Amino acid sequence: MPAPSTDTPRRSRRKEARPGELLEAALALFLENGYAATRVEAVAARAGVSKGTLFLYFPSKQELFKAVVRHSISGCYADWQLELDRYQGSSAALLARAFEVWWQQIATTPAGGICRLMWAEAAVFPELAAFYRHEVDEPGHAMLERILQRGMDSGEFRPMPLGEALYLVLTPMAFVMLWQPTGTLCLPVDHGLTPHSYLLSQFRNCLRGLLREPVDADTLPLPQLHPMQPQPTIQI
Amino acid sequence: MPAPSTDTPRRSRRKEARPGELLEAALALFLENGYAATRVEAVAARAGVSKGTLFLYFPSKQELFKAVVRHSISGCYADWQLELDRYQGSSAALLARAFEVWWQQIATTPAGGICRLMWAEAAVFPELAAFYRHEVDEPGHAMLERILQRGMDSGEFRPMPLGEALYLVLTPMAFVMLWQPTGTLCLPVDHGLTPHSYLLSQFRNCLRGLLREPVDADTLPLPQLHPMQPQPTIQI
DNA sequence: TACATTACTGACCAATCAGTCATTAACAGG
DNA sequence: CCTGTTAATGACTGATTGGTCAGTAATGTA
Repeated sequence: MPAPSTDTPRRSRRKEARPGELLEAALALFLENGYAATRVEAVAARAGVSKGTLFLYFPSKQELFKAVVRHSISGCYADWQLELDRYQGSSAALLARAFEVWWQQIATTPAGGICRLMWAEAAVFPELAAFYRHEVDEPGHAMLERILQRGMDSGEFRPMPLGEALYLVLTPMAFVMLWQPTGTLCLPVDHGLTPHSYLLSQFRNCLRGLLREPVDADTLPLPQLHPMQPQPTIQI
Repeated sequence: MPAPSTDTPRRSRRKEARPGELLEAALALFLENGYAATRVEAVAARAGVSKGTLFLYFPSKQELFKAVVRHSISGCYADWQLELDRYQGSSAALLARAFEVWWQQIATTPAGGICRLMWAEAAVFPELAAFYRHEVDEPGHAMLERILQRGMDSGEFRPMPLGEALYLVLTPMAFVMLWQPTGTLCLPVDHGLTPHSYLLSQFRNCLRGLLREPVDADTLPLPQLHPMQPQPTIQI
């Protein structure tokens, strides 16, 4: 008894669409399960193709992972840089704006998940870690340093080593991104802290360290952190 | 041709010594390679026994891992708590002392490595992550909170939500411990920062956020961070 | 409709590795 | 020296999974 042939064909040829669909599926599964625990067959299944097809488009699981990283971070920085260059307000407000953009573009999107993933897998893929550092970390750091330098040049920020200032603002960012995944490992909920309240408190304290003149709390510029979109949580 | 029998016997029976030796070997290999990449056979070999012997003492690889975590963190907190209770100086100085002890007892020892490992593997072992949180994080946080409460009660620190203050000091600690493993992922050397200079700068900024009265930089108490002992680095 | 092209499939292969167990030998007690 | 107990061994198993490839069917062209 042959299957009805008037149905949708069980096999379709869509060469152009496959890579994107595979990348999307891989991103979702890597974020859910981590790299090692994600089976290429599951990625293929989620993209609606067979395992063989996946290896038609990506030569290995590692290359698939690298492609996912490239795909999900490309073109994040261009607009940001533009906005930074033409900003007119104070450096403190600009820094607040940087937090906002980072929050919206990175921390609450799959890009943030990639960040976490990289951290966990960096030990196993030193080559990929180097790629990531070059492609993501370095441009990001450079952008923050320009903001900090701008503030020091104008006298709004106190003079201090640039690296020191950079890590003053970088530390809470990294902490939040690393915290989100495991949910409860390092920032237990019972302290009443949320990513929002945590970040705002840390940002206030950053500014206290950066500003030359002490300012009372009410007049500090604070980033507007929109509520996060629901993120896939890790479930094994 | 039988082997010379007057040599050291190729097999020895040392029931008492085995578990400790296996745990030590496992700790070293887990820190070097991570959990997934460490083969139980390698652990056994490093401890000088066969794989079968390992499973004689630990029922599974997971249980071995859990035993390693238990083994390397037990009894770290007792002395610390005692010293905290009888401390006479200012709360700022006590906090500096806490940083010192943490640096010496955790950050620069295998216990710090366990911390990193937990972070990376937490997603894969939610049950173990909960155990770790209960056994390590919670007592540690409680201790820091007592210091912070002491400072607020005496009026030395400004009043603020305890959780907020806690994470002010916790954030750089977590950052440093997570940074050490991969070496270059998140704190590139070319900024001229070392774990020392980073921690000192962060600690200064913490105090700026905590202290009620502004103090000039020279009179701030700072932790004495002894140079790290060389640590096994991750090499895959 | 016949044929050529090629995207796609899934059974198969080979390597890895946690965990087992029948066998071996170290040691103690008589 | 003999013998029973049991710590220790390592060859073996079974399950998993990244990667392959000979074959299949969808599509375009004449």
